[in-house]
Amino acid sequence: MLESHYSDIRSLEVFAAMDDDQFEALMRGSYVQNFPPQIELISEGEPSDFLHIVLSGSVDLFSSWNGRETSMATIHPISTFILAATIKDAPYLMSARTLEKSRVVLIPSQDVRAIFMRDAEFARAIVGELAQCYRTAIKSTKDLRLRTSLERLANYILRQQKRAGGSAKIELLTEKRRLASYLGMTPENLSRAFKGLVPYGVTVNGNRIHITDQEDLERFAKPSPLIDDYRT
Amino acid sequence: MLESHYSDIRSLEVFAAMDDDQFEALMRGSYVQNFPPQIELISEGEPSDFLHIVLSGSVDLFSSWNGRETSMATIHPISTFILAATIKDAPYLMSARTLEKSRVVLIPSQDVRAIFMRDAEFARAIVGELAQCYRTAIKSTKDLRLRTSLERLANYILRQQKRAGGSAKIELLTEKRRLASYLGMTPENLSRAFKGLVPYGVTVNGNRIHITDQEDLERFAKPSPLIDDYRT
DNA sequence: CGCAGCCTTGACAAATGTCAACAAACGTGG
DNA sequence: CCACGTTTGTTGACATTTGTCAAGGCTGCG
Repeated sequence: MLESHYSDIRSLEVFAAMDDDQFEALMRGSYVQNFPPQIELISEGEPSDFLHIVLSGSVDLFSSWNGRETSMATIHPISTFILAATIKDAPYLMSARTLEKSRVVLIPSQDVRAIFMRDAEFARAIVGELAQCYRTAIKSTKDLRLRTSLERLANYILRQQKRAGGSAKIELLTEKRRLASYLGMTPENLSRAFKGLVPYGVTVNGNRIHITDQEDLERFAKPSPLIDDYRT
Repeated sequence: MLESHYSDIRSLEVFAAMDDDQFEALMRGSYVQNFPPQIELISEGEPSDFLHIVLSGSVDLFSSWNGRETSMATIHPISTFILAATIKDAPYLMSARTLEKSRVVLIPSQDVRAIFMRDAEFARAIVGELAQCYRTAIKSTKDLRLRTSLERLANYILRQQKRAGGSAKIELLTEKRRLASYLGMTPENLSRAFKGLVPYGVTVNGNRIHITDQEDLERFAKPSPLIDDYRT
């Protein structure tokens, strides 16, 4: 692959501390590809042949069962996904598809596992990454189990606001139908949920959200660091 | 702590490959305690001072928010819990309480982190453990998002049956109210769900479950290795 | 025995999903 | 740039699922 991406990838936490030679070896065996939107990169159940890294664009992780489908997460640059499957040499538990035109690095899982066995710093970095993934998954489970869809939406809005710098006006960067799926509801239900938040100081116009009463919204949403914080 | 537990703990995947000296050091700094039932061992939000290992009995991991509470998992001997928090030196995301009289090892998190930094084999073993935890969490999320409570119960029964060796008659080893919480529903709803499974070949009496029509139940439950398998 | 806790049941309410219709936004080809 | 068709979002009516409340039965234990 092209040298030009090296530094971007290298600066990822997972690769930052590892040995130079090992990193070079990983990169030499990898591919970079450009994908148009809506391309299914991997399908759940398949063997995990490659560790993926999104360089640009974005990728949706989703799962299906019995004709139903749900969006599990959205991956933004620059980060890896399906690390756990790669390490365990186990089948993917989620499918992935590009949401927009995206540039993706594919590193053969075999290589990752080989270097994982050789390079202790890499192994330690992977621990950090997996622990983070695990904790994120637990938070997401708590969100689902402990909150109604209206509460999930309210907290989602607060999280996005925080991400965007705290302004009272924010933009939805995702399609509403996908947001609905991510929040575990139907598009129709999401439409009504937005209306249901009006009494708590939220108005929506297209993908522009206006928080007219921050305190009211927070009083209703009751955000918790143990569910909503990206860090911790 | 007493030598007698060493071998049990040592045989855990996380500790199996690590250096003898390191293992000794870990054990020297640790405590073993007996707890009566219903004791809260840790509370979510607290700093993670100890890595815990259940030697006997069982422990419930649960979470609360806004007056609601949900059971997230049950830990059986012999296994660790809250490893991710220990490694990240981050607050617990879940609380834990004994379900019965239980014997628990407490290893100071500092020690675990120190040895994690020193012993590469330990670090690699932790990767395996965390990847497993992560994948289990993903499966649980899929179960919640993609299935109705009736479907979750049906698949739970099939999983328990498999665990118990495949017999058509199995025992519920947990209180129904806790099972309900684990499955993400109310006790009342669980009662009705059991009745709702009668047409699919399941009858319940107390904590004895009888699968009268295996095929019918499986046709309804549609178990999937990507959600229901313990391994993979 | 009598209390306490769990489980069950029924009646009802709230949350969420489904279906159908329509409006709005978007993209494509002329 | 417009016309067209496709997709997405919204809305209403309704069905299903799930939760809530209250009552009563069952069980285990002092």
